[in-house]
Amino acid sequence: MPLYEGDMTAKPRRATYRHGNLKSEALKAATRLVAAAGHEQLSLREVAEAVGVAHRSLYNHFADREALLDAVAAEAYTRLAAILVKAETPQDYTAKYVRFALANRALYALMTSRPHATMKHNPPLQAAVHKVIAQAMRIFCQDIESPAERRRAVMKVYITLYGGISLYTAGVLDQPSEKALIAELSAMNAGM
Amino acid sequence: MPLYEGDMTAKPRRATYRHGNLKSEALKAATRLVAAAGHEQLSLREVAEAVGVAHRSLYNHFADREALLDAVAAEAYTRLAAILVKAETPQDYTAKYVRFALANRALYALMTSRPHATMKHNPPLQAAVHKVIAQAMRIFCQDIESPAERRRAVMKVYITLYGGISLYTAGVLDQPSEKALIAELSAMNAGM
DNA sequence: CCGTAAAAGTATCCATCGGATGCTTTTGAA
DNA sequence: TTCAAAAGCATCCGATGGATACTTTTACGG
Repeated sequence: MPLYEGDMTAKPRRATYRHGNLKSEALKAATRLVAAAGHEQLSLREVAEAVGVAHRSLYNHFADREALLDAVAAEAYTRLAAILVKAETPQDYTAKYVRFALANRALYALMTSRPHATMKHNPPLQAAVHKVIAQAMRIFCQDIESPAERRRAVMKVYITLYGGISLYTAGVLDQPSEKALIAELSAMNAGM
Repeated sequence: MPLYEGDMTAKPRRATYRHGNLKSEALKAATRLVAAAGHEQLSLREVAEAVGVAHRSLYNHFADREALLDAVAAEAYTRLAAILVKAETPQDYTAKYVRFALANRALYALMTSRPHATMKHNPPLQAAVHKVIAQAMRIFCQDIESPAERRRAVMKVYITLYGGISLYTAGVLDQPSEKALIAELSAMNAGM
């Protein structure tokens, strides 16, 4: 009672007691650290230190390191989906998708690194991914009826998007501009 | 002199004394372990144990863990190139490339995970990669003169190959057969 | 020949990591 | 008001990559 009385009303409702909101703050810190150094390098201990907590405390909110990374990825997918909702044309979708991936390379690498098998057991992550796919369906498959055919078309889009972004960020492509990459991938996706 | 006199003639020339050929045997063991559990899981200690040596001895032949993985990747690229030399048509190249990648998924993941920046400082690896690219040039760019245009065409091929294989092995594609994947990627590469 | 420097291998130590156990403190609700 | 569960903490563990310092073996130039 004596603690945390000050401006509690500022936040809708504090979910935790001592730290304020360890879960969401740890997520923010993890996202920042992943963006800075890549998800392979992320350690639970540096996340804990960043939010001023014992490293073992994170296990109260995340089952293990993978679960934390899954949560970071899910949040990122949700943000990407929010961007793609505003896309109008295939070119627009491609541009927004590529720009997000290149502006958040380490995060995009994390997102695409989540094993597909784990998604089936992680509803929040699966839902976030689905939101992104749904937007691709809306944009690229307007005149396709067969669900199987729609899915096939979307997958062809992702093959070029993922392949192109991967080769670009790997430095394999001879340094075209971001704009040139978008144009190239748009053209490849225009055929189908 | 008293040691290793038996059938030394069997091998061209023994490079090392005590273990026989630690470097090449460590490479073989590492390749096997990567294929079994993925390169992220590989530890120097299990490689050392597999060849019956102190883990620190590996540092006499490889600068660090990354150097060992680079060597494994280089050897795999060389094997892939040897297969691709026999390809005759774009469809044939695509089929051979995809079959190798799917038959050696963990190894292929390792090969494509080597940072492009490190290749510039690793001549053997770079040379092995170049052999693979050279075969793609031969097959896909027969009637293209401009070097820049040739490279661009090859990169478009790799965008679909890498993207398609990645999504396939990730389980994102709805379980098409290997044959169906080859057909799909061949069709996507046929346009250009 | 031979003796010495370098190559190859070993033992041991270290910091860091993910994770497990067990404990204390705070909370919220019966 | 009590009490069980949630949240946090201190501590321990095994495994890992890597560093230092040592011994053994080889090969080569006098």
